Formats: sequence, C-alpha cells, structure tokens
Amino acid sequence: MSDVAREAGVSPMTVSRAFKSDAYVNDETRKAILLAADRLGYVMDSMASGLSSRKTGFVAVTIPSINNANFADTVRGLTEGLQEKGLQVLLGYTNYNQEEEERLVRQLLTRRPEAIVVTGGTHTGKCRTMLENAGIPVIETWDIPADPIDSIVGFSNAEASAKIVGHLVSTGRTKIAFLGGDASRDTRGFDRRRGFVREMEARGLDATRLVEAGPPPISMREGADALARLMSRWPDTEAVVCVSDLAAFGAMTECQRRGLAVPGTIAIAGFGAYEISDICVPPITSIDPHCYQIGLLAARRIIDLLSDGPDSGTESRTLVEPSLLVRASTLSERNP
Amino acid sequence: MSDVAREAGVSPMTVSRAFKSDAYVNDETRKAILLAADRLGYVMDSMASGLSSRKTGFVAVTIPSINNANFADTVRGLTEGLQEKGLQVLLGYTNYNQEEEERLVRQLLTRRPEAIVVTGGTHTGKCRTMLENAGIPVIETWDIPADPIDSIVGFSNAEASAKIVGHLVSTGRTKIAFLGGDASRDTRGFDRRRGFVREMEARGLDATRLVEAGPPPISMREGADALARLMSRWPDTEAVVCVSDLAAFGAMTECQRRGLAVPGTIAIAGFGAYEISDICVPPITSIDPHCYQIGLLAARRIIDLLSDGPDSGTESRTLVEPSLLVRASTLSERNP
DNA sequence: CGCATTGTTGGTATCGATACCATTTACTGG
DNA sequence: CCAGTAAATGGTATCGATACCAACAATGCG
Repeated sequence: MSDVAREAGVSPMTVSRAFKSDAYVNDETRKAILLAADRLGYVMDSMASGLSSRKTGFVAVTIPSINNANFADTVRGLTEGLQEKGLQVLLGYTNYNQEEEERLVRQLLTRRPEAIVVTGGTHTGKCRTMLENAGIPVIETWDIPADPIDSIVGFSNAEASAKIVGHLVSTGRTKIAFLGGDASRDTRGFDRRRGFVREMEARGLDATRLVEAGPPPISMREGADALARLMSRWPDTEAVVCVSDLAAFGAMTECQRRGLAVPGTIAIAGFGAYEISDICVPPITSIDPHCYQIGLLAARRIIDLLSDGPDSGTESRTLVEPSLLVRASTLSERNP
Repeated sequence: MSDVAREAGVSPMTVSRAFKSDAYVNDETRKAILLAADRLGYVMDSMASGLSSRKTGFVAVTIPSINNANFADTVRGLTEGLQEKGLQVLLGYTNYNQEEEERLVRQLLTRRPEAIVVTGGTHTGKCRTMLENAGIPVIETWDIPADPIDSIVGFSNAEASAKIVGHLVSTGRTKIAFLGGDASRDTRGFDRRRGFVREMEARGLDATRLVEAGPPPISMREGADALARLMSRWPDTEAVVCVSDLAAFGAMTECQRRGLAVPGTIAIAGFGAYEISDICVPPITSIDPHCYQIGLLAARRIIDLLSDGPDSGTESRTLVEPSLLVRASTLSERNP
C-alpha cells in the first residue's frame, strides 16, 4: 500500500481511504490512486484490513453436504443477499456429522466471521457453547429448534410431512409408508419421519411402515433399494412418503422396473422440489421448502443484526411456509 | 492470546507455539496452555496468524456454479485432499460468466490465498494478468488450455465427445445430433460441441444437427425443450449427444412423453456421470470425467508446489482420462 | 571440567492495513 | 477581516499473531 502511495504521491492513509467507498477523498485523488494501484498490480489485503478494522467481511456458513441442490440453493440465496453489503460467504460442510460440525465451526471461528449460519438446530455441547460465546449473530436454518441459540430462519420438517400425509389420505390412500434415513444422523430427516408418524396416528392409521435407507445423504440408488424392501415386506402399500425427491425418484424407477404403476398401484411423494421431481414421468409430488428464500432471509437478518446492533427489534424467528406441490405421482386413484 | 498466557503462567510466545503442532514446547506446558485456552473459550485468530506468518491457509477455488454435482465433487476432492495440510478451501462461483470470474478472482486474491484453482482455461485479459501476477500456484481444471497460466489438471472435452460419437457409430447410427448450450458462454460445452463436429466430419457424417438449449447451465427442462425442437426439425434423427446428463435426462423424458422409444427409435448419451443417468430407466450412456479425482489431483499438485518450491520437478500438466460408460440408452439397434 | 548440543522459553520487531486525532486549506457569514 | 466550519490529507498507535534472535538449563562427550 505504501508503494501505491509513493507512486500516486500521497500518504498510505489516503490510499486506504481511496479503497473504501464512504470516506472523504477527492475524486481526482482517488482516480489517480486507483490508476497507480492498477499500474502496480496492487490488490488490497483483506486479511490485514480485517485485523485492523475488526471486520473481516466473512459470514461463515455450514451445510451438511455441498453436493445437494437444496443446500446449494440456500447458499446461493445467502451469497447473493450478502453481496450488496460486501460480505463474503465462507463455506464448510459437515457430512451430516455433528463431530465434524464441531471441528468445522471451530475452524471457521478462527477466521473471525461477522456472523455464522448453521444448518439445523442440533449440535454437540461444545459446538453450541462455541457458537454462544462467539459474540456474533448465529442463525440456525432449515429447522425450528425448541431452544434456539440466537436467530432462526426455518420451517417445521414435521409439519411438512404431515401436509403430505393429509394430501395422500385425501386421495383415498391409507396404507402409507415412510422411506427415510437412519434416525441417528439426519435430524431433519428424522423430524420428517416424526411428523409422518404423528400425523398417521392422529388419523388413526397404521404408522409402522417405516423403511430405513441408510445414513444420509440418501442416494437415488438407496431409495430404489429401500422401495424393494418395502414392497417385499408390505406388498399392499398404497403410497410412500420419501425423505427427499432423490430417494423418491429412485423409488419410482424401481417401480418402473417392477412394473408397478405410479400412481395407479402406488403413489410416491418426495421432498425438496428438486428439478427432477418436476420433469420426470410421471412428475413427483413434493414439498418446496423455498431453499433460496431461506438463504436470502438469513442474509437479510444478518444485515439487520450487523447494522442495528445485536438486539434489533425484528422477531428473531423467521418462519418460511413450505408449499405442497401436487403432481401426477399422487393423483387420486379414482381419477388417474 | 496474552490472556491465555497469563492464565497458564507462560509468555504469549509459548502459547503461540503450543497451538502449532510442530514447535518445541514441553508436553505438560502445552497441555496446561490448551486447558487454559479451553477455560477462557479462546480460539486462535487465523487472520492475524496469516498476516504475521504470511500463510493464510486458504486455497481459493472458483467454479461456474455451486448447484452442480460435478463441480461439487471436484470441490469435495479438493477439500479432502487439502485437509491434511491444514489448508481450507475458499469457494466462489462465477455463474458461467467471465466478467463475474474476474470480479471474483479479484475478491479472492484480497484474501491472500496460498494457491488458486479455477475452472476452465478461458479468462478475461485482466483476470489472466491478475492470476499470473498473484505469485501463487494457479491450477486450471476441467480443460486443457493451449496456453496454460501455470499448472493444469484436466481432460479434453472435445475428445470426450469424439469418444461418444465413435460409440454411437459403432452401434450403427449415423444421423446424430448434438444438444448443447449457447457457444458464447460455456466454453467447456463449446469444446464438447467442437469435438462432436470434428469427429462427425472426420467420419464423413453430417455434423449440422446442432440444437442450442440456451445459456448454461442447461436444465433438464431445457434439454426436454431442445429435444422437441430437434425432432421437429430433423425427425429422422437416430441419436443425440447431450452436453450433460441433466439435459440428456430431460431429453429422454420428452421422448417418453412423445412415445419415442429409447434406444429403439433414438439413442441418447449424456456427460458427467451424474447419479441420475445411472439409475433412470433406461440408464443413460455417459462420460465420467472423474470429477472427484480432478479435485484430489489438484490438491496434490498444490501441496507439491507449496512444499517443494515453485518449480517442482513433476509435470505441470496432469491429464485425467474420461471413461465412457455404455448403458442401455445407446444399445445397438440390432440388439435392443 | 569445559564446551557443544538439544530442549524449552521469552522479548522485540513486524506483517498490512485502519482508528483516531491532528493539521492544513478553502470558504462562509457576520 | 476573522472566527467557524467543512473538505481533504497526514502521522502514530494498534489490531493479534509469528519470525527471529537471545537466554538459560540439562545433557553428553572427550
């Protein structure tokens, strides 16, 4: 920076100001400085800037998997929402593993982010403590934790399942199964299953047709395999609620291979509004959790918190209502 | 850090060493220091550490889109390959836009990464200059640029297409179309198209059946729409090579809707070895570019360059050979 | 026993920027 | 004509760590 200052014939302090947009600098001076910087190929050092100003411009974000279009959409919403304020997303993924999340959060906090966004509301004790003591806004997303750390931007996974059950029952089906992952690791998947069981029982229906497809993420292949197991154990199943569209699509391909008509013999519903569920034949009924919107709202919340001080007036619980997308895979039996 | 030093009864310098794994510190002293740090809830400041040691621990990575399983796999490979050396990926995406890439690279360089990985070998002039002058290893991936900036880890998109053409011709098909994106933006997609045209012409076949599906990324829906246009213009088409599996799957669903048998009436091939092409019915012939491997090899290359000095002996061109995955969607007409 | 070596710790300058305060100049209004 | 204010710039301390050198104890060897 002092090289640039020398080149432009000003003090380093003025160069520093020229790179901030808001400061008092003469327009011509600034122009000359930026030109000099360009000549020398100088680019600012945000690390040093952050150390001095105590603003790194980072927002840390953790997601379970980078290879998942839903979380990717949330990250897009975050990135785009934060861009206008010059904030940059620092991304990490946990592989659906809470110990990994703890390690990751520790690593991310060493970068002194100005806020942190985590997926889900269940963490190890140490991880929670670190988040609580970090002294920055913490946003939990994709869930509605009973005891939030700070702010949340999410929806009820359980109610989303209930919504699907309601829809399936309204089409005249009662022998309904749930196809999901191991309970222990994917807490959101588990919530969906819990919502399924609760709603089935509330309607006096059998809620024991539960198939486990393995640890998350559930692949299409695992969805297909799980459907095979489901049909061999409960051959009279009329509908299956899947933990995600990927599992649902896999399950549907298995039906095709077995000659089971969808939705004639069995109805299939998914979760996530992935593109595939919209375009496959038949298209699959799904829940749109509005992933991009979650990211955008989290970004807005962060911007509010960072500008208005930590106890901004707005509600710290931002709820997003998932939408049910009824498609051909669950058309009424009477109206196929 | 000096708080921790006081708590543990040592100097700040010793605390600093206790947090590095390689330094001379008495085991008991270290244990006491880590305990004290835990009591105080202290986490290191990597930003300050990086400023002082001139090692930020960042490796910058740019990909066209975060919402793409192929690039996500490459990022996974990078992340996992770099983890053991304590290097952290700093990710950004360009939306398939070179101006955006330039902006992004500038932003990333302000974070003083120790190396940078970019997707593709085509950049704006300024972007290229910035990369050349950054003074860090630069890895271009997913391509084989004619004039690389530094190292490359990639494969020939054109040859991958040629391989598919060869396979289709070997099944007895000659009226083959290419379904891809606008040439201007997706350079890798354009290379695949170029490879297609070259190989068709080399075999004396008509290489004019080219359908454009819009700017990248090409969605499944766009693949379906493009197939519709293809069939209305050239109804006798026997096979279609798609720029990606997503477009290919979309195209196949359109065939299902139109009652065109795959592979009986028309064969379909994709690119990318996405899970969907393996599990859909029929499964779709594809090219596996070994995305994860690309990331892993790039990580290895970076580790080599950072440890052995900038002119390490190993070849700076690391080539990955894409594999052709022959599946039912292109089964021979004679043998359906 | 002296001296080199190894293990362990501490002190000081420094990384590259900004916060904060001081200073200079130009301009306004009474 | 001068105090008062705003615009523009400069100087110094500092953010939180590490590099580098120095110091000292314990150990081993001839």
